[in-house]
Amino acid sequence: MPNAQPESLTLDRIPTPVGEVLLVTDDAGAVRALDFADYEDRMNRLLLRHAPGASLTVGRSPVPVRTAVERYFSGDVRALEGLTVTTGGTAFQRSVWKALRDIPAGETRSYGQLAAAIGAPKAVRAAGLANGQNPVALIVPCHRVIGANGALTGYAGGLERKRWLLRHEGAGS
Amino acid sequence: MPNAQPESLTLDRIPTPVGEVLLVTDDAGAVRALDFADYEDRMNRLLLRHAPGASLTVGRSPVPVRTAVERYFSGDVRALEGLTVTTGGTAFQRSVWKALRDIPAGETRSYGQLAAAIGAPKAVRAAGLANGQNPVALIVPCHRVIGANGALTGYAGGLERKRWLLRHEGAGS
DNA sequence: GCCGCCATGTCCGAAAACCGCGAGACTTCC
DNA sequence: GGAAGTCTCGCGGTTTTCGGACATGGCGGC
Repeated sequence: MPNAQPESLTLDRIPTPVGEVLLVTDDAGAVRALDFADYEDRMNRLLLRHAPGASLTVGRSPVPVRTAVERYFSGDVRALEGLTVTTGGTAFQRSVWKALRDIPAGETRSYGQLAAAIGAPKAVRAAGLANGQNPVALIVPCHRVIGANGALTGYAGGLERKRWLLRHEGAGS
Repeated sequence: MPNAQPESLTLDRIPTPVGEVLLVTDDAGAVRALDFADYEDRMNRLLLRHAPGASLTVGRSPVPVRTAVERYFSGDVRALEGLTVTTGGTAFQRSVWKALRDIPAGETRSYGQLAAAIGAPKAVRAAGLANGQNPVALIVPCHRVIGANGALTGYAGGLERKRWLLRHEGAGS
């Protein structure tokens, strides 16, 4: 795999009310990954899959990105909407993640609605799976998807955090 | 697979007595692939595997490389020895390809001897397979490997060419 | 001599398992 | 009756696993 330029990514850490957050950005200023510190292994695995051969170096994320995250936790729950994210993944996964960004803060969708939104109303379960493999938590708001009956059903960062985030955004849980 | 820098390769074509030859080089002047024009599909597949995301642009190979190939076909059968090649592949494959370059023009080895040369005397068949997956024909002289009983047994460019090349190099068939 | 068997690394296709679901049938318990 | 819980099954993309095929050659048996 002699890929000449290994592509260097920057890893930053940001304290939040729900624990430390890991933030990975590339040279173009796009977010490549975001996860909670206690799931660092998982994040590294996803990164390895989507950006093979990339090198992580600890450093400071671009200011606009950092402050957006901080503002989100300070109460400006729409602060993340303008950020650009770059992901790998299959066409299906990307369409799911794209659809996620259309869910406004404070609202939720069921997995079925999510599947319908991408034009595959029957791929409910697959949508759930893709949802769980989202490498960029928070910014791609996978936490806004819940069961058809209102149950939270699952979250890569732990259900506690999912509950906290939804409440923080003012979702009528 | 958002690998920022796609890495651009150059594809050239050179006429030879055994048909047109495709020659792929990188910006560093190293040979990345060499194959016969009628097996272009195969070459592209190998390239895709070993250099994912690389972009091929038609152009002129560096002069030293081009002339080396031309001189080889003009009779200077050792003209290719000095060229540098860059390949992907597994450790095993690379060790096989490296060993191939130690076989002088005009000589041949059996698959068993090849396997022994890389320290895996029992991996005879595996060595044969690796041999067949060599992305850089001619320069990495996979055509100099024949059956223990002298049979040519196989060549990615067709047995006819293998026979021609060995005779051209003066191997005592 | 001919036949069959085995070792060895890698790729490829097929098949199966896995799930952050959801609808519908059934049961339970007021 | 009916609300709420439980069970079963089908859905569809992705990942993992598995089994073959191969540019061979040495050995044992007949």
